Amino acid sequence: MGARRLHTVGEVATLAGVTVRTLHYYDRVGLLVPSGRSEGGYRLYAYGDLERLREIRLLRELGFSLAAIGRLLDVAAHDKRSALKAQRDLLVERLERTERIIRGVDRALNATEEGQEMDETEMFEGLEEFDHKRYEAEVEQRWGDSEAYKESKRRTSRYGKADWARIKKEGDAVVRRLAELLARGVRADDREAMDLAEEHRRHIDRWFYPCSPGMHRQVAALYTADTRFEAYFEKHGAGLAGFFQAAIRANEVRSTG
Amino acid sequence: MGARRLHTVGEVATLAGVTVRTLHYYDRVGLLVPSGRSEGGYRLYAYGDLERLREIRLLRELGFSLAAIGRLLDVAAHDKRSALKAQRDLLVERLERTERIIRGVDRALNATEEGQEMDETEMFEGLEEFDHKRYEAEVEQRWGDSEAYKESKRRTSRYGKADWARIKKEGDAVVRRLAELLARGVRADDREAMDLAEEHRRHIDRWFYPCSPGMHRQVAALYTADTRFEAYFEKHGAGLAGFFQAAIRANEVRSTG
DNA sequence: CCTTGACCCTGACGCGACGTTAGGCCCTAC
DNA sequence: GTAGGGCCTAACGTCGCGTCAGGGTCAAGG
Repeated sequence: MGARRLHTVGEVATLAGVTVRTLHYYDRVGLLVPSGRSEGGYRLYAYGDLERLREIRLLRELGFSLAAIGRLLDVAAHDKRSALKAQRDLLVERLERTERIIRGVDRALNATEEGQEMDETEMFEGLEEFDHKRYEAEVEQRWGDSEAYKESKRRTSRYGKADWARIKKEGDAVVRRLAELLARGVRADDREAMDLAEEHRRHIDRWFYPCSPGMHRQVAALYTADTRFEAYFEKHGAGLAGFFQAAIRANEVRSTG
Repeated sequence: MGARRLHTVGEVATLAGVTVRTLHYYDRVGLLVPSGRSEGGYRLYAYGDLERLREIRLLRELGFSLAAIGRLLDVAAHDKRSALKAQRDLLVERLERTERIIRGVDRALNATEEGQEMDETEMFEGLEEFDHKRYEAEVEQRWGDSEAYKESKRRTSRYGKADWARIKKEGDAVVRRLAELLARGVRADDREAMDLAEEHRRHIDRWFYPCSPGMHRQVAALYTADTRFEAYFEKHGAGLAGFFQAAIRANEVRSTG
């Protein structure tokens, strides 16, 4: 595979319908780094790079930020097929969304026809409830592991307010104790740190979805790549996000041998 | 109409699903100026403002720039119904576009299923050919006067390369002579300037679509509001765009009495 | 072998459409 | 009358590029 010709930026740009500058930018931010360089420093794109670019453009068209796209493609890197399927699902969602908006416009047309005014709350239907941040987060979860996502939904839907408070307290406690370890200079592959990682894994496993040590690592990768989560961790101590991830990895090695 | 309650920014924001900051911004750039202010300086939005906001959000969702939206809504201000219809058309176009992309993803899925690689040129189908600038311009024309647009399409489709060269030369000559007038300090309502404007109008009328002096003014307004056209004019002389517009207006007054 | 012209490189600044403080006024409710 | 929630303007930050500026690369032709 990939035995085809390599392409220069300009060629890729015209192929994909983007500008050269865009490809430069994707390179700089690490979203699409060409798999080779010529002797003179020219970027050289292989077939796989083109595939990745197509997915990037598709997700951009759907409104995702470049950061989100990077995370999505990383998580789904091992399985092209399910990535494509997920993209298909998103496109179908957009199809339905567009249809809803059209129906809204039709209602508006009817209203003006009859000389009436539309209800103000009804006016923005279809347009209104699109919280992009929430949507990105949800998609990332689903993308990461759709089974885990569904299971999580099933369980959490049954929790009450008191449950949530308890769960949150439990989770926060782990983070706090982890911060203490970091402050004391304990290493991430120390038993204390690994124990805490294990405790966190069980926390997820118990309250949200079945979570093996391997799955735990994947989830952690997703979290620490997310700036929102990173901010949360960093507030409890500088470098805590990375420390946490390392502890989880060490715990995985320990438990799987 | 509009006898309902007036709304503050926050209310409008939650109704429409945008942030307060967005409304502030739309106000500052003149895209959506609330129709009233309270004694204390609070923005107050009436029902008509909400309608306009809905159209803005819809066109934004379709990818138009705020500048383009402003022009579109101004041009279509007199006729709500045809504006809504045009929006509907755009939404249907997007529906079709999304369907095309889905078919592309399906082809990619088939290819991976059979372990084949897709053709590189085929890979970006549906995604590729979306020149946003061209699209905006075209939509603006269509929006401004769909009859003129269709007529223009009909005629220009029959022109050959030689025709185009001649037409362009003719158009450029007018601009050049106009620049000379401006350099000589001639006023825009001077006969020389008005004659040139009239010549330009006939140029359009002959080669593109029937163009009355009133239509000519509208078109000129559209052009000079467009930064690309403005850049073109300014290259031939500072202030030429405005001078041109003024000359056209003067010519209209002269010919309609 | 040298030149020419198309293409590529790395900065660096600019811009549209907001997000995000910062500091202060308004206004309703208790 | 004061507390707190909402509003104001001003100003800087961010993302995803567009657009030069200054200079190296590369294939073709003389």
